[in-house]
Amino acid sequence: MAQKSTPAPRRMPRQDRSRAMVDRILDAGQEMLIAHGYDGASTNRIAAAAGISPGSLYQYFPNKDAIAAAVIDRYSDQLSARVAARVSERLDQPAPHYVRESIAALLDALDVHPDFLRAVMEQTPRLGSGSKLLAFEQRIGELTVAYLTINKGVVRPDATFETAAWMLVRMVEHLCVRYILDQPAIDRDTFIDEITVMALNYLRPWPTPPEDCFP
Amino acid sequence: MAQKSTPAPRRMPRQDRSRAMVDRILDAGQEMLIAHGYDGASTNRIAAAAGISPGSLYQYFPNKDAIAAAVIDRYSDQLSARVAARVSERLDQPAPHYVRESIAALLDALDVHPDFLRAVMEQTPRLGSGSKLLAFEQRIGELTVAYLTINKGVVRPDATFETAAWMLVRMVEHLCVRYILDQPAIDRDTFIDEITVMALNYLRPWPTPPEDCFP
Amino acid sequence: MAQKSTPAPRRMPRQDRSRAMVDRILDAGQEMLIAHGYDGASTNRIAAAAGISPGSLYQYFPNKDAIAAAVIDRYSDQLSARVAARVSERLDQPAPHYVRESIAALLDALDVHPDFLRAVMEQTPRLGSGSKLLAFEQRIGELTVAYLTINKGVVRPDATFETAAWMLVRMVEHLCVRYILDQPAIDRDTFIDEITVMALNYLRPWPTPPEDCFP
Amino acid sequence: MAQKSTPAPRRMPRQDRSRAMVDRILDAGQEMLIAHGYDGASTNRIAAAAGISPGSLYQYFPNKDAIAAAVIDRYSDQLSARVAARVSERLDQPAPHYVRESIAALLDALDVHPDFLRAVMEQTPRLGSGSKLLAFEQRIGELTVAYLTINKGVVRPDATFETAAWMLVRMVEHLCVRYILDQPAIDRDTFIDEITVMALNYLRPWPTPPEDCFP
DNA sequence: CATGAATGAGCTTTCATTCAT
DNA sequence: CATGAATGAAAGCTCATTCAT
Repeated sequence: MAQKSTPAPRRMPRQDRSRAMVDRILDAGQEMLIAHGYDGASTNRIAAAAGISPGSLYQYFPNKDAIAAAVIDRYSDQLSARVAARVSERLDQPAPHYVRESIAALLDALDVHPDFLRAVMEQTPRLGSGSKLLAFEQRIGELTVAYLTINKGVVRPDATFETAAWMLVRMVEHLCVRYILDQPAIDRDTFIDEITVMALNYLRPWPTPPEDCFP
Repeated sequence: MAQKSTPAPRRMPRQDRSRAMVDRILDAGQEMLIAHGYDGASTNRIAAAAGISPGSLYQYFPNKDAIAAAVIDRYSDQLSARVAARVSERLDQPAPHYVRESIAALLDALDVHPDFLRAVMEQTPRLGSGSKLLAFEQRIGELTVAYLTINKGVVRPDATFETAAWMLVRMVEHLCVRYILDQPAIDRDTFIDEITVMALNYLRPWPTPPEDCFP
Repeated sequence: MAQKSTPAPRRMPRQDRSRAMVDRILDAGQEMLIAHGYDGASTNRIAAAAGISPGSLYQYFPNKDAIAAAVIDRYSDQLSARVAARVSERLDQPAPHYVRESIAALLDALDVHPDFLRAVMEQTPRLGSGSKLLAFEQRIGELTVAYLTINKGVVRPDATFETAAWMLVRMVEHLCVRYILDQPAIDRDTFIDEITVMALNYLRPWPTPPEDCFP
Repeated sequence: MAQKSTPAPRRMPRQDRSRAMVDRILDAGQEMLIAHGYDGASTNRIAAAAGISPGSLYQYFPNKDAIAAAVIDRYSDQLSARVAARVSERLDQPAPHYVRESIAALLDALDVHPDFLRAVMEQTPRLGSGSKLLAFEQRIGELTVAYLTINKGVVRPDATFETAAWMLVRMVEHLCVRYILDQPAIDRDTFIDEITVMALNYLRPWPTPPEDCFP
């Protein structure tokens, strides 16, 4: 009856436009980080790569570091999502397969943008400690604790779950990262096998000492 | 005896003077890296901290990156030496003790300058890839291969030594670094125990099937 | 009576709305000038403080300087009004009392917004020379000329009224401003007494030589 | 006997070179302040006007404000010196002549760079309060107190010297400044006469009220 | 060899102003 | 009229590097 009080919906309402702009900036930031490293990724270059003026950057981010942090945060979210997507599909698989799959998922996720991974790991100073990368580690750690708690039957009884999770998460993460960045002469499947073994054996309850066996 | 034209024999011949100068610069560089991070460690600051003029830096190093690289190289050498010193004392110990000791040695060595470790790991871009840190990893890797070869009896037969060494070295190194930088709520001895377990179990041969034991 | 198409008579016709808007902007401008000085009083800040968009400022003022000028003009008008109000009440008082009161009125008027007075005097460049502050001086000057003309009997005969007025006005104004801004260790009443003396004595005729008195 | 330990004096030893450079910068800063006002006197412009690179400015001054402050300080010193030079020549003159001469000296000193005086007074925000301009006022104030103390015989007995000096100094200074900046239609000599009268009459001990004379 | 003043490109960031919506 | 995103020139300042002394 009365006219619509809200104007006709535009193709791009404010919030979407803003989100698109932020994304363009983050894309540009990521590009520049890859191409020039953190120091070389000047705000002017980022603005140019995003096709906007230098001043416009500052309508979306308070300073350069915030851009870099947001780029890394977005990357963390992508990592997180990619890993979660694949892992959640195999929740029903037996434990060792599940572990192997998780590691494979992480490795593949990291391998989507190896050049950016390198830029982040080797060129970018650790900015505000509240990055989502740490949250990612944290979250994986908690999942690991949960996993260990559920499977406590196959874990050696003297292990502290928190400690074990802390070690496992960082071990797996770092080896996967280094595998991609350093490209050692190790076959991909072999590598995944080995890292799976390292993870599983770490907490494996070993049978009573062999010397009992051969007295 | 002393020649007449030269007033007195210099305590420091050219090469030694030069070496001493380089060391002062490296000390200054290390200080500035710790105090201000890579970006904040300007050549002017380094020169001032070394008590020389900015121009003189370039008599000893071609550019800023070379200074940082040299600082890190020297640190790698110190690490290397500290670890080697302690490890070589226990060459005769039984394998598990030896491994544990090596890990403890590394952890202690990294803990000598935790602030510099943080500066290098979190603030300093990876410079020329020829750093001695990689050489350190390389060397430890070779030692590990040797160790595995010697102890091949207690290693699961399907393992490739090179692969295993690559994984072990990076795992141990990274976990030790993160332990120092992140200070997780894990007791130091416990941590060393756990990392030792992870290393040893990784290659531990799954005992011949239990049914062999109880025929 | 009321037309049908317009839902209800607006309380505020166009011109009044506009005037109200201008006042809000001037309030905001004054605030920002006080809080941040001229350079720190950015148009964005003023717009925000006025609760409008940056673009809307330019509906009412052609540029930033015009805002500052208008703020100062309004202040001049307020000063003017405050002084005039008090002075006009005492037009019947004897001359010295009248002068004293005028000075006191000015001092009080300046002391209503000492922080803004400081911002204007110490932080704000002199903008377009047509400011009302000069008009204020001009007007007071004319009043002074009139006053002198009326009281020419007690003024030394060699004085040019225009010159005397020019000097008196600037002297009184500046000393009052400095008194407020610098807060010297002078009692307020004493200060007013002194400035009154300075003004009155300036034009006081040197009495006919004493020897005329005692013949 | 022994060789001179200090090397042969160069045409321009370090300190002199430095002083010359500082002077060039101050000249350039003064020019730019005059030509473009404080806001328009950018560091780049100053550097260009001084014929040096922008970076070189910062070897002599920590920031833009320091340059402006130094320019004003130097000007204050020049003012101070010019006034002092002329005043000290007439120390033996009778009081009223001495006062008149001092005022004339100040007026002439201010009139040497009227454009810069305008730039300072109308365009430049008050920077660090410790400027030499205030010291100049302070110093003149103290001299005035001394003068009044010496001549206390011809000063009305109820005057506080500190208060009187505060008022006199600011009155004289401001009127002279305004005279130069506003160029009122007042003859220079007349102006000096008037200001002298204002100063002298302010403290003049007036004879017993005239009404005693004509009962 | 040592010096340190000088360089100058380039950095991050601001802000008065405009204009499509 | 109001909006506020976008602009882009320009600001203040830094710093790795050079070179005349």
